[in-house]
Amino acid sequence: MAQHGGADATSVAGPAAEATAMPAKEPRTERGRRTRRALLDAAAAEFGERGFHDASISGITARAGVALGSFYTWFDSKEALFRALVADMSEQVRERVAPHVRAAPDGLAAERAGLSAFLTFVRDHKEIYRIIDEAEFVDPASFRRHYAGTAERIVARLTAAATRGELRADPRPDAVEVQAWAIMGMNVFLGLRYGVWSEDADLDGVTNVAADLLRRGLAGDRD
Amino acid sequence: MAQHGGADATSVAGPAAEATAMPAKEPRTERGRRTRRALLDAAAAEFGERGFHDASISGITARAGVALGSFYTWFDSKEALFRALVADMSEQVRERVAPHVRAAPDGLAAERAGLSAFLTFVRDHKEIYRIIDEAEFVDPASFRRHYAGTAERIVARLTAAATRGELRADPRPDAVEVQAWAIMGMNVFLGLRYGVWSEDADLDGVTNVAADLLRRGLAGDRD
Amino acid sequence: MAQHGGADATSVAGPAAEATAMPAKEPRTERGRRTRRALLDAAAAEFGERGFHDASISGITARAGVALGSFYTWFDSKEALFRALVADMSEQVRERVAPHVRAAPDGLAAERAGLSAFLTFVRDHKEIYRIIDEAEFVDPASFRRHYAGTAERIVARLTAAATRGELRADPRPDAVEVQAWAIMGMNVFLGLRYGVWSEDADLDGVTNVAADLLRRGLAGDRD
Amino acid sequence: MAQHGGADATSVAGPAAEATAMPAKEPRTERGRRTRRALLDAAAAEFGERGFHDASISGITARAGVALGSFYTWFDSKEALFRALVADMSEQVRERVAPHVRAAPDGLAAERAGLSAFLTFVRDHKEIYRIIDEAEFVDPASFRRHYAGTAERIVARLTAAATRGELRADPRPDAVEVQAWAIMGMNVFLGLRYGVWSEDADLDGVTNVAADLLRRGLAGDRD
DNA sequence: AATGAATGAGAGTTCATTCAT
DNA sequence: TATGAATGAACTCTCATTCAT
Repeated sequence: MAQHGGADATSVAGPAAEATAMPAKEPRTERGRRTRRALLDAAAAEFGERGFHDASISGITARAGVALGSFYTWFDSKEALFRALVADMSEQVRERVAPHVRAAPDGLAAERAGLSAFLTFVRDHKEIYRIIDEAEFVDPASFRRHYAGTAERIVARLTAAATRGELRADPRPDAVEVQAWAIMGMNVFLGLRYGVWSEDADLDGVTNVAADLLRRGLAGDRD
Repeated sequence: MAQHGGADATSVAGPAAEATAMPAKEPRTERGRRTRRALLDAAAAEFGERGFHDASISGITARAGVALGSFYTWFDSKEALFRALVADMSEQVRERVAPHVRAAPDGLAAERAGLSAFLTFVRDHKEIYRIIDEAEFVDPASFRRHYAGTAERIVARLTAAATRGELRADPRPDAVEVQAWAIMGMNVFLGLRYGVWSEDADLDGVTNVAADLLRRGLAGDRD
Repeated sequence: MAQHGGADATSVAGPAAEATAMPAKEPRTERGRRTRRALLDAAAAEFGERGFHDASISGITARAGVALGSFYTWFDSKEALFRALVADMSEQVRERVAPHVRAAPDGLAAERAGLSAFLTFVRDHKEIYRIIDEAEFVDPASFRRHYAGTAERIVARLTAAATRGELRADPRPDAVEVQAWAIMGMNVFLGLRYGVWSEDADLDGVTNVAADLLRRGLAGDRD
Repeated sequence: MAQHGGADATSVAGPAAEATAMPAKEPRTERGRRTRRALLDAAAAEFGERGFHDASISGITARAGVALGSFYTWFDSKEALFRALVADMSEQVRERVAPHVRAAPDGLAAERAGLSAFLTFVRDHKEIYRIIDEAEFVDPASFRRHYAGTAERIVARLTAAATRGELRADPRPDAVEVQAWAIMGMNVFLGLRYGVWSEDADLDGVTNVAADLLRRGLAGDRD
């Protein structure tokens, strides 16, 4: 059953986190809402294609079809926009991956499903990968928020699965957190290599090999 | 025994790759050699502290104790310097990790030793981690060169270990490459989390948990 | 009568040529139009006094009374401004000379009037002479455009005058073009010597001697 | 007979003029002489191809095959080199043209021969044209020296020819000087148009048309 | 005489942000 | 709210010239 997906409950606050970083500038009219959204979408394209530093506000407003000055009606600065965007994309990844994880029959299957969904998502949205990862150098807090949050969810899943007896329980302190970061790193790098770099990798094959690695390691059960 | 360290033979071309990117500007006198080295060291500090875009040429020359114009005696541009630096650091990481890997008694121990050496190195040289990773956004070719090269070496090690019967041989195409990228991602993220982010993590503990994960997976041998 | 002034009809495309070189940056407000014009005028003074290379953007914006950055709101580069300026001045010369030429009773009188108007104009606007001629080294295409256009107009005049029987028709191919370039060179050098170099030359006397040369050559009709 | 070529005697002082501008730095060894000559030749090529401002000392020394620092052993500055070069080329033009002028049977033939020789020379040495003309903007004194000197020689020729009764004598003051500048301008522009711009113009045809213009004007003797 | 490194003033250009309409 | 012009600090890069060897 899928009740262990409840782990995601620990990382709610999508809008809350955003609120922390972005005090006001909430659209009050429909027109405003449209302009703000257009800027966000244009920024995703511009940042994805050119990176944060080579992207320019004027490039973003041009893509969005609004005047340069209008940008500051909706965002305080280039950094603030970036921050909002990372929160937005972080949320998107989570939303796409969560249902597959939740639907998995057990702990191992959940990690497998998570990787699979992630690889597919990355391939379809390469710019998201780029933006979130560039946050490490542009706005470390955003970067940290995203990966710490993701790790937390994995920790919750592993803990629950161990409780259910599906995984061996490693008694060492922080063992589960280490495992979570290992899994996350594995996922991210496989996403980079097979989702972003190559256009036509066999994502199922990749998922199978990785899931096998997680299940029994490199040595185990040589059958 | 440690003869499987020969795997490192797959990563030749260090200087060749550098030659491709930097055609000339070789120092012809001892004084020139010193100046060039001073700039490289100053750049490592400046890029490490401030990141590529916030770093400035004048900051680098000031640290190096040379005039602004002297920079261009040795490097064609800020990007060219960055490229040279990444090659330099990539080489440094490899050189620090390789001996530990080579000295390991078997395949699993080699990966364990690799992670351990990497974590220690990252903690002592946080700026190197930062520089190599920022290359993804500043000079993707350098970034790729570094990680593709590293993955190749892991592939060679795993293949050799499987041949020696120390690891199960996964017959699926590209299975070893997928495993290599998984291991590399795991290492990098653990380096970020426990080497860069926290000042006082128990690196041995981290290494043990990760090595265990590699050996028998999350489920295996629940004893 | 003056109907042969229609020759000037051959030199349309003034704005067209400008459009080719300057795609956008058209002012959309009155304020913009004023700023752009101020920059053009300041540039004429600065380039005229110091020459293209010794002139500086900051010198130009200072003269124009606008901020340095505003320059780039209206021009893409120093070269682009120069190009626009040459087109502007080329047009000015043409506009000052054309009416006199048009008003002349016959072909020879037209060339005489052209030279006379040109000499006067050059004396009053030495900087224009300087700017157009420096184009040979700064933006050869502009230089060519100006002199090729001027030559074309002279060709048209000579051809029309010959048709009217006022001048002998030289049957050799390209004869009229050669004559046009000869006349133009004569005019330009007399402009340099007596319009730019000396402050108080007798321009009418110069015109008379030159007109005489054109009418009957160095030898002809020794009366 | 050709005795009127003696006019050139008025403008000797080739080395004298050079001496005025360039105080010392005379080579005292054979090696020095070779180096200085190599720099002068390299400069002709570099200035001719790129123009004064885009040319660089390092480009010149590279072409000459000497070290950057050696430049200042032989020339005080970039301007000083340019000055020396213009004097050099001015002299070369004169030397190539003079014999043809001297050999001409009469005054009109002399001007014809002068133009003819000039056109041929310009076609073969486009860079010389460029360098001398750029002097107007780089070192006006050199430019003036060259053209004033050339005009003086033409004046002398015309005066002598008039004295011999080959040309009509224009009694107006400065008439001969005006004619000389007109002829010079004509020559220079025909050189630009047919010697520099077009690769394959019929130089003899051009010379014929121009000579005819000088002999009888645009109107004269319509037979 | 020659070499190659060092110097630093100075230039053009970019662009996030502000402002008047 | 939206617009487009204005601002100016900051930056990278060039290159004539000087200097130590």
